Amino acid sequence: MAPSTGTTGGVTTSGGTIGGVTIGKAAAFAGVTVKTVRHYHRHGLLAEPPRDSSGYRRYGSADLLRLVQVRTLAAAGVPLAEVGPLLDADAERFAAALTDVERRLTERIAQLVARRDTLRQLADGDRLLLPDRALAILDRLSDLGFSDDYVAGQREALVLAKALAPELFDIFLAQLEHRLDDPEFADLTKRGWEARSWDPDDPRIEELASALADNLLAHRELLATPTGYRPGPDAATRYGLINHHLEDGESTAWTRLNALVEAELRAAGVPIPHQ
Amino acid sequence: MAPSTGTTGGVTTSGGTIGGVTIGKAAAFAGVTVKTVRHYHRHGLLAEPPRDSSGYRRYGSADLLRLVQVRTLAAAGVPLAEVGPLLDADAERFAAALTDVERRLTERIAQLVARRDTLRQLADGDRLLLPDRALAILDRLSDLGFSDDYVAGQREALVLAKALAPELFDIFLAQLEHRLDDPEFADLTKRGWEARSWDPDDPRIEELASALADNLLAHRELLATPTGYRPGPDAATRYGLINHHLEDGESTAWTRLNALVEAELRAAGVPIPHQ
DNA sequence: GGTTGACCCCGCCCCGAGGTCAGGCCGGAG
DNA sequence: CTCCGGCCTGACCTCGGGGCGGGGTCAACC
Repeated sequence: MAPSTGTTGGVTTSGGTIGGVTIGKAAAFAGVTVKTVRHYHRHGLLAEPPRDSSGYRRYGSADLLRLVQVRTLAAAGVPLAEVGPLLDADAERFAAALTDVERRLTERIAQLVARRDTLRQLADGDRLLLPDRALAILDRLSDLGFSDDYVAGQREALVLAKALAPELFDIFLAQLEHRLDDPEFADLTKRGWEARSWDPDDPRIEELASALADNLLAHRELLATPTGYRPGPDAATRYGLINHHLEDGESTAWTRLNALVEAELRAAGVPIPHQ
Repeated sequence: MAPSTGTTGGVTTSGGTIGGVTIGKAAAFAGVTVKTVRHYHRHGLLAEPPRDSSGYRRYGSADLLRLVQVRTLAAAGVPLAEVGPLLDADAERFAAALTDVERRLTERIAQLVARRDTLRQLADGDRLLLPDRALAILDRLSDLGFSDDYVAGQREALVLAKALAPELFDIFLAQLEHRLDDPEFADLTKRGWEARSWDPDDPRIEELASALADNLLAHRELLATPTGYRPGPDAATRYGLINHHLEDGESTAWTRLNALVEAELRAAGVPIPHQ
């Protein structure tokens, strides 16, 4: 540094007169906070400027220029880790890196838009958790006189089913839709739900189980899994979780009823996994 | 818990037989990682399920249901801190909160799109740092035979000017555009740039400074600040940073030339801030 | 010559939504 | 017996800074 300078100030020299602005002004000029400037220093994006006799940083025009460049790239969404190399690179790599950043940004935007669309569907109620078709079934259950408790339970079971066996979910819905067209099925199911409060040894349970199994078997085609369906290794676990949902020790009679129906179906050759 | 259950499994009971799936399966069913499930536990979004004799968590259907619900909301971009209250709230607050989340998401998307647009303009060169109009001026400088060094320096000065005095930037550009129409100005400026390598005491410097000042004063209307312009408190500092950029001890002759021109303009009544 | 308020120094901890690492226990298979 | 994979916990890392606290400095005002 030539000793003859130092009278003009405003540049990066650290001559006798102070020279340069403090961090606060530099930050204000660049439109960032003081913290941010120090952050850039720590991460090597900005060289540490000279200090004055009090230890204050003094920024010259070259420092400010660099700060403005860093801020501009950062504001454009370039990760800080890439800003340094980018500014030091030649025009070619600069352009290539920018294209890359832009691509990632586009991906992120698409992701957020997808999120928002998802979210929008959720605006009134369970639309996110269940598709319209399932919601229609739940409405139909209410119309058919099923209790709110039962409908709530079915709602939960459907959510679980959708999550645990999405590939079978549509078939599952189709089964439900057809069953509900049968008044006898609806009737038996209602009695089954009432059975929750029965004594576990109530003889009506076996009777009801038989009637339910017979009804189910009468439309045996609905019980078939699609040809070519290859159950995964966890099929039994999944089935157990879905089908025995709500058996949480709430009613032994209900558990027993389920077990009896399962046994009868199994005896008739319906492939129900043992969990 | 009634002792008679325990054979069905798949539910949240912690009876003698195991009951429930391990965290790995639960996570896989819900489509998240094991870490994520534990994360949810730590933040109270998910109650800790019972543990088996080895201390492993055992998830029942109710736990899975909750996990699926949490995951669904989280995937929709709901902050985790809001997921818990949301799932426990009634339908009305649920809907209101969702609308809010969606609004924030929309804001964020708009912000990112703006970023991307900014970024795109930057694709070839300095488009981000300088507007087209400024770039045209720089191109014109090259065409007029200014050296690459000079153009690069002017580019930096323009970036600084845009950042430090955006409200005057357009006027600054207009000045430059007009000055460049004057061949004498271009010529004098080129000589000024060459003066960097002169001896600081070279008598030609004073001569050149006078010629430059005369040329500038000949179009004095270009030197005026717009009526009503109220310089901020840092005006002098800003001016110093911009105008003395590149004086970094690089050339005393250049510094002296600048100082002389400034002095002559000031003597002629042009309001140049003392920095 | 105090005192006040603004500014600067540094360093530590905090956010969100988990990821990664390290060290160790548990269960089943070879 | 050892190996592998899954599970446990806790601690530290990410990214771009924000907030806070203790202490030094500067300029102005009383």
